[in-house]
Amino acid sequence: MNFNTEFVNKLRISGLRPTKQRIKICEILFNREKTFHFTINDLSKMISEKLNEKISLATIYNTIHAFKKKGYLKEISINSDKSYFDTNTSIHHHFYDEDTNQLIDCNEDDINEVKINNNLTGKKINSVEVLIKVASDNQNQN
Amino acid sequence: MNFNTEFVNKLRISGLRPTKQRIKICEILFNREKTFHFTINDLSKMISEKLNEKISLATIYNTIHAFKKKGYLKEISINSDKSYFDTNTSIHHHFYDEDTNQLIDCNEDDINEVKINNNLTGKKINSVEVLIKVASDNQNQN
DNA sequence: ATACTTATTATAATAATTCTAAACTATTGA
DNA sequence: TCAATAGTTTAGAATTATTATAATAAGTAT
Repeated sequence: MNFNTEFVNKLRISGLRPTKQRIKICEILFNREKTFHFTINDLSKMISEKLNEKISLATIYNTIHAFKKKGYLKEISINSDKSYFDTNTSIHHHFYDEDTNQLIDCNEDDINEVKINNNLTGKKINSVEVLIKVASDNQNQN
Repeated sequence: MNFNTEFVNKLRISGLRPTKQRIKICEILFNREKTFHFTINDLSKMISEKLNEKISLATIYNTIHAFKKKGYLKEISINSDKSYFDTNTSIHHHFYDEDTNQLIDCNEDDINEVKINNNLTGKKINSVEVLIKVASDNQNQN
């Protein structure tokens, strides 16, 4: 069986040409059970480890941004040194482990519903993100 | 009346030497009624506009980080291209206007209380931040 | 004042990201 | 099928935000 067909079709449907590079990146990102959180650097490393061919950094950036634009990825704002991306594009929130720099999905029962009263005239809400920063419970308070 | 005395004392109490540069930055940041949201670049521009003397970028970064460490500023995570700082260090949340790149404080009645059920063993919650991204209500969707 | 410690500065270094322009590849339609 | 075209990839340069360095300057305690 050929996994690629699925991604080829999805890419084509989205108006993105199914190139070798995009298909490879799809396989890495979307052939998995669980949500995947990654930085461009993470992804870049995985590509060079798992693939024989290389994909240039510029292409990785282009592809990730194209996927984000099409709604297949969400970008998560953490401390402003890096961008994190999330294959789970549904509305959900995150824990961020400051010790390990890892993002963890927040389940529905981890947080109550966040309701916003939008008073800003002429503005609509595009997203609501909750970020819960956690760290080890030891007393090493910096 | 000499505004400086106040900041000189506060700096000294915090274990920070009250230097000319730090006092100037205090005046810009804390001599105001309302919360102030800014980037390093914003602040840097304000300094060169309002002051005769210049303060080097490195000093601005050092000072802002020192103030943050002492709890006089909060850092806010937006899209990862820039760091935003906030003179309001209480627990509160933000609207971010994607048209103007401006942060707006969320009042208590704009949002319900966010309650977290922390299941992560050995981890304690350091912060909970809600960021509500808004944009103009026109149909210019990108 | 003197010695000591800490801060400031210009500059270089780093890191993430975007830009550029040439080479390449998928698609279209004759 | 094959050339024309439109979209992609690529290496490398450029940009931007931020941090590091190491010399100079300025507070502070004695």
